[in-house]
Amino acid sequence: MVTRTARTRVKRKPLSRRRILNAALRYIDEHGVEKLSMHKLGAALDVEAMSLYNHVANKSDVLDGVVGAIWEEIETAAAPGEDWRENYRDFARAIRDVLGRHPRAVPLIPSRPVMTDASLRAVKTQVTVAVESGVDTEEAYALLRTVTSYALGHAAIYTNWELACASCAPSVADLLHPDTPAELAEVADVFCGRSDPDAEFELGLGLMLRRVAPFQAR
Amino acid sequence: MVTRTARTRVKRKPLSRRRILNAALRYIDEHGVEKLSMHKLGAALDVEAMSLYNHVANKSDVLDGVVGAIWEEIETAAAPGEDWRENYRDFARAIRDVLGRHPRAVPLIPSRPVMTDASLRAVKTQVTVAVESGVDTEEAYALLRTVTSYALGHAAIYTNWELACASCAPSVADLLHPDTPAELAEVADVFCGRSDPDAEFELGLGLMLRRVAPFQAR
DNA sequence: ACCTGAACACCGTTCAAGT
DNA sequence: ACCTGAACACCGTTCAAGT
Repeated sequence: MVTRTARTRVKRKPLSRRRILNAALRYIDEHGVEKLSMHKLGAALDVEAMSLYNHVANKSDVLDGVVGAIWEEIETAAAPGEDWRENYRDFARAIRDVLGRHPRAVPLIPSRPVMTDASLRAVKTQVTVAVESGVDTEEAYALLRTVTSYALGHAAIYTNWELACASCAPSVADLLHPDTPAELAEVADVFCGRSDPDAEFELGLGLMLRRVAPFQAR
Repeated sequence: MVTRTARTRVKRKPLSRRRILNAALRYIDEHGVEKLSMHKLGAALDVEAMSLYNHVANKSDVLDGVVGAIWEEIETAAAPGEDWRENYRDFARAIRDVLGRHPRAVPLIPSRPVMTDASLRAVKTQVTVAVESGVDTEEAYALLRTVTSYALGHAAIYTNWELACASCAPSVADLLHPDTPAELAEVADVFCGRSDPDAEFELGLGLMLRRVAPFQAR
């Protein structure tokens, strides 16, 4: 046991909201949201649970902060260029990539309505370029919402499967209830077993962004 | 205080897995997933928490069961016809409608990989009709996954906003951090404030299902 | 100014005991 | 066969006390 007084300054960086949020995201990545507790988060930071309350309001605040951090990652991952359609595609890809890096944090997103500066900045950037390229403002927003929905939904479904497969299952069939009828087990196998997630994601994007002015298209 | 012995048989239906799951879904609809506890679920059924363990394995089992119940609702809401594209559309609409009826249960879906009989049957039904209409099997699956992703993502985003708006906010600005820059607050207002969710959902569907054979299309 | 011990009401879950 | 009391380890959160 090393006595702590001598090394106090070196041993432990002071707590901060940022550090807490980072630790929380890392903990969620490793163990899942449902396992996160203030006690364990404190332990991960080498601190008692109660100390956290000097830097965050409560657990809900921590969770909101984690979602905010994820949006910051998405914002930096999606650097916009000139072609607005390519931008929209990249934005969707950024969402998918970042959520793919934090699969266990995905369920957090539909559960807390956080609109942080980072997410709003990202939206603004995307829309601005589109509008400057001649797209109607309302359309630019509508299409961006549509693309975002798709990216989120895709990430939600696929990360989920991958998590499940990675964790326990040599084959998809093992994820089913044991008394699932054979012909339904087969459906499960095709539906979520063999598919190329990347190609399929691009399929949806291609379908959505094929035309410039979808509202007028028909 | 009515004495209970005399009425025991009438007063209380026996517990069952089904009854527990229904109560759980109702509780989640009213109070949100994070508020659900075995103790409170028991109380809602006029029973001690421990009694539940005679019918369900644990809390995780309850949550899985709730997701299963939601898929059953979706299955019955999506009755397929002859036109496979219209079917796909209706399937997406069914997902959106049912999730719209259970907004607080939405976060549950990306957090548990449940493939129940109901969800697999629904998939099978959809794909079968499409394949019979001449769509390639792989394409039928891929497109169904794409449409499902979109429907789920759309539901996740919009129900979330509506919940937030309904609960506290006369205007979108009240959902933001007080020190959000004005020009970002404006973005938030347009992005999630004024939009017609129904029309927009149909926009995405239209874009996705415009052609019969998207893989070959380009 | 920031961290902690003690404390509280509330969790999930088990098991032996009741009917 | 099904329900319950008592019990356990573990939650989130507060507050007064320490440095």
